[in-house]
Amino acid sequence: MVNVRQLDIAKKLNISRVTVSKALRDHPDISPAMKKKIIAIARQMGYVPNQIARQLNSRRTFTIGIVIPDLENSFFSYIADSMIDYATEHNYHVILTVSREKSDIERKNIENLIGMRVDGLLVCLSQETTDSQVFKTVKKMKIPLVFFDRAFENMKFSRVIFNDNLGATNSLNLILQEGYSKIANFAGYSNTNIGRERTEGYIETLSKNKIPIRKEWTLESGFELKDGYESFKKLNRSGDLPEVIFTVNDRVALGAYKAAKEAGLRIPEDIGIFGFGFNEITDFFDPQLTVINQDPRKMGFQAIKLLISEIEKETKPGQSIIYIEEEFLWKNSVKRKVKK
Amino acid sequence: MVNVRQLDIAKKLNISRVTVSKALRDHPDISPAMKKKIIAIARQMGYVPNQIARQLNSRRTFTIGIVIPDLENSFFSYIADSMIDYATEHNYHVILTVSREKSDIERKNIENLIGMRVDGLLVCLSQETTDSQVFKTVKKMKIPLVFFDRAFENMKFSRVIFNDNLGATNSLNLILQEGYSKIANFAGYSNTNIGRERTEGYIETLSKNKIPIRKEWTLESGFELKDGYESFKKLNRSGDLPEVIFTVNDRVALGAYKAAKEAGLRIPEDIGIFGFGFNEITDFFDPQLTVINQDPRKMGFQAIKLLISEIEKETKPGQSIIYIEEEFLWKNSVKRKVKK
DNA sequence: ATGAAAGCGCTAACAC
DNA sequence: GTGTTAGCGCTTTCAT
Repeated sequence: MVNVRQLDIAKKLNISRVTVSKALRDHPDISPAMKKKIIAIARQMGYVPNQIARQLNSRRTFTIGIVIPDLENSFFSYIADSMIDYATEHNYHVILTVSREKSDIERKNIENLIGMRVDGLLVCLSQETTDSQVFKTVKKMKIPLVFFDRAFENMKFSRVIFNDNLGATNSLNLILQEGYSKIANFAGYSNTNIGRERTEGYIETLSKNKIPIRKEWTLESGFELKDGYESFKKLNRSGDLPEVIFTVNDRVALGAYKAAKEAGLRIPEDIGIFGFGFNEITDFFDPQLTVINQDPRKMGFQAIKLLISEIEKETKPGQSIIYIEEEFLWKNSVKRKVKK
Repeated sequence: MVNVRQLDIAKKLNISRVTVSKALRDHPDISPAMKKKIIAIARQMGYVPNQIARQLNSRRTFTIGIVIPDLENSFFSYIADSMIDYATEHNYHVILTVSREKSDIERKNIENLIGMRVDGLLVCLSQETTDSQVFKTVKKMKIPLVFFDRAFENMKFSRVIFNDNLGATNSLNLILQEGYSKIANFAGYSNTNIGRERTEGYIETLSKNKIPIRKEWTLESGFELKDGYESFKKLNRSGDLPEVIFTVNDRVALGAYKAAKEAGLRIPEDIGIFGFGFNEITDFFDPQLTVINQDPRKMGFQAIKLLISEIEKETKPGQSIIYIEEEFLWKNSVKRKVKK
């Protein structure tokens, strides 16, 4: 038989379907002998419980919907991987959707996931999302949702994020302590949280240390390799290079590497480079990037842990903000002056 | 109301639930006027159709289960990404599971996915899988399944794979045409398909070109960075270096890079390196790796396309073998002698 | 054009 | 201990 049901087992044994149902779930009602018999037959007939039917009347799917901007970005794929890890361990499934940084795909994904009656949602907003309409629906339907990395801030959903301002401040202080003072900033776009907070940290730290902010040393472009590449070329053309460049992410840093090498400059001897990134990636750089390490696994793990605890009503929903700590790692792309 | 059902809409309008159901699915039975009214109310009440209930009586979930060994490996995350892309476009969902290269996790994942009544399965076998029991269950339940990259060969499931022997042969011929003859092989393990086929191509090609196979130039270790690193050190200690090294994958190549650089050797001036890999990764190498390019997106795309066509009965299930072509890309890690 | 009845596979509540 | 009844939300006949 192709699709064995409890009813089929019941018929075979001339008993009621309910007895079968109970036996298979190890319900105390049923005698051990009966259970054994039923389980044996079920195995033999190749019975596989239909979760869809179960889900329908329990109104629980044990499924979590994830919406991620892009799985080709290894930062996000590590996040997804860690979430799946945790989900599997706690007997949840994961439906993974990708928004490609488009808000309309994101909206559709979420609508579909709601239709699938997922028990909860994990969302990293696309770069272009401004409309919060779907999220209001999510709220109305009382579906637990946790934002990670990129979040709406005033919607009463929990969120798990990095404290970028702090990461920038701490790392820059360490760089300053090495005796550097000429530090440029490859800043990304200032219209995103990420670009803004990191640059604020840069400005605050330099100011506190009485180092003048030189406008021409803050280069705003984007978040991609080409942006770091172009920014470096621009900086180099000016003929007035800093000692160290602080980059908004690892792709921008790698672009700067490329341009620096093409210009015949050595890293770190002629110019230092450091910035935000993920050391499992940046350790492949040549030289390895000194990095403010953002661990995607920590983020994924915390986000899904929080979500599941909200689903299972162990945590009040929509109230938590978790900051993932960032760790500064000295590698080889900035020369250390102070011996350690 | 938290969870609006068709019944709630029906009550509000004093009509039958069936009318609502039909109207919402744009059934010709219902008058346009009625439809409009119903759709308007549904919107206003925030109705979201319950797919679980739909799935239960259609016995279709429009969900595909994927089993992948490891999402942190970017080769696999690109595959997953491309599959999700295609699925979304064709109105399927994807439940993504990760086996961590463990056959027992793999088995459990598949059992769960069967329980969820996925419409089909996409599986890349874990490295340790030998038992085909679950797959027999899949077969018995007539669930379409397509293997990708790593497959059982005699189980009558369709599969999408690379032709590694051909990739090795073609690329080595091109290298030989450049006038190289001293070529070492960093071979991975010979107990896997992948290692074996690639090495067979190496042996065949050299033999056909009357180049003696030197045992000490075939180094069998593993598939990771450290293996390439150790192999290179071993080779270098022998004092008898080849002109070019052929590597089983990009991680091994990168390990060789590292050891070569540490030994003060320049790539490609002092030693050439090339091998299997994925150019979106290997283009980050310094210098960029000359690569037998395996495009994961092509593989993911073909695999899910085939699966969906088997699900929708457009293709006879379990009969197809699709080879993904591999493209040899000259980059900068092997010096070209013949001007082009 | 609209609706009543039956059923998808399973489980909870309540008898016997 | 075992079985009967009812229902999860939806769709598919088949009447009206």
